[in-house]
Amino acid sequence: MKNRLSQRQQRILEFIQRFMDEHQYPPTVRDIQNGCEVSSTSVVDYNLHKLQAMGYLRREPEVSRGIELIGEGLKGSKRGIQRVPVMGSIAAGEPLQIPDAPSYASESVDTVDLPPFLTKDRQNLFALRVKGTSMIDALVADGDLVLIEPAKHADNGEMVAAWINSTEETTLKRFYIEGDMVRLQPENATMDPIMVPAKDVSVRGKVVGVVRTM
Amino acid sequence: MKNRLSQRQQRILEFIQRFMDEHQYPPTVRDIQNGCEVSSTSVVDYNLHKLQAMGYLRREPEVSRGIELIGEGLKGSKRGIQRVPVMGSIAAGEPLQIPDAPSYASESVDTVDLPPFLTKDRQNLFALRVKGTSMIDALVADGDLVLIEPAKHADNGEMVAAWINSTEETTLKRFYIEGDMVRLQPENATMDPIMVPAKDVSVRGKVVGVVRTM
DNA sequence: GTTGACACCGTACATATGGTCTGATAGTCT
DNA sequence: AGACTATCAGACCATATGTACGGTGTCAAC
Repeated sequence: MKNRLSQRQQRILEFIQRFMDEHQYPPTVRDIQNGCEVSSTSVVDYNLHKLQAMGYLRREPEVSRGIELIGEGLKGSKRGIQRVPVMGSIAAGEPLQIPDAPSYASESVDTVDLPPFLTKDRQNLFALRVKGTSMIDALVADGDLVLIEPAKHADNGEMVAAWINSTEETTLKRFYIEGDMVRLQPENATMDPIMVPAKDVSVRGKVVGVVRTM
Repeated sequence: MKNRLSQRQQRILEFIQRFMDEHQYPPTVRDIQNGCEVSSTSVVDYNLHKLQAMGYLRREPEVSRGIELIGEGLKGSKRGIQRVPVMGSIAAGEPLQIPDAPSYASESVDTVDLPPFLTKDRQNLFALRVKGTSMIDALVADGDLVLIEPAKHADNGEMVAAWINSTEETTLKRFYIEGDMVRLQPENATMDPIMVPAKDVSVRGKVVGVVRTM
């Protein structure tokens, strides 16, 4: 099988991508025919088969507009977006619920859509809005959105969202085990670390990304 | 007009969203009919008209699968993603090309997909990978991705990507006009500001977002 | 030259699919 | 009950759309 795209195939592929960005459904064979100045639907069909064989797209037979871009063909298209819930604010003293199932069909929760380069296949991610400046030296500002991967345990030095029993709050700190105590280290020169018994603190998740808008 | 969704309408809407996440094309009237256990296509059509009137979706008449989710109906679906090119690195001395038209159909350029809460309708955005620590005190770290909105001018204190003629490089700094000189202020205590004649510096764009992955 | 692969063209056809018409059902208000 | 409205059911039609089939021109191999 040839591996190179002919000029026409290239053009068809780009047209499909463009079309799907404009509308939100794929083009028909005839849409492609017009859009790419092809004289016949059969030519489109012919090339679509080629593209399918080369793994650029998938077609559902007998289904109108049954074109799905996959693999390379998906480059230039919008895919892999993951929706994560914004579970509230952190370091603001509010109790924090961790989602088990993605049950945010309930419209009550805010969500953000994140591209794959941020989520990297990680599952069950959630996000928190940072309140306060406790992590300012770790380059996390007030108002930033931190992306968190749920985790029960953390290694020393990792930035975690941790639940503290005694104060009943969740905070964003660096995590260090010291004997049977845990040191939660803010990254702010003006703040002191918090020392708590290991059994009174539970790690909720690790920070895997930061997003700031201005 | 009623504002509440009937149970059936709710179900249809959710079905469309689910369907579009699984495939990447919208369902037909008959798909919906089966998927929602409706006995007739006319009922689906009827409710789709309702949903359209209520602003949950848009339909292209006579077009198979011509359903586009909009507004509220788009909640729970994955839309509004904008693709921006990563134009290289900044503060690394490389010359930097600013894209005019979105001509990144050429596969050569890296791109990232960004959700609307980051792009906020701004057009022609591009992104740069930060090299170096010159903006560390502004909470921008080495390796961060900065989102930039093209601009010719900037106000004092804004964080900009600026082209400096004499050294032929683009850097990320805070921008201050001082007489007919421009001060490009790094946000790093160990670095000194750069003073350049106003005519030798041109603003390329303003920083509107920062993204970091770990 | 003949063959055959390849890309293309034009057309015809079956069916997938959106839209509409007529009537039925159930609830609501007077 | 009677009038009215919202919703649903089933049938039907027109067209939108995927796909098959026969044919053309080109180019390299034999």
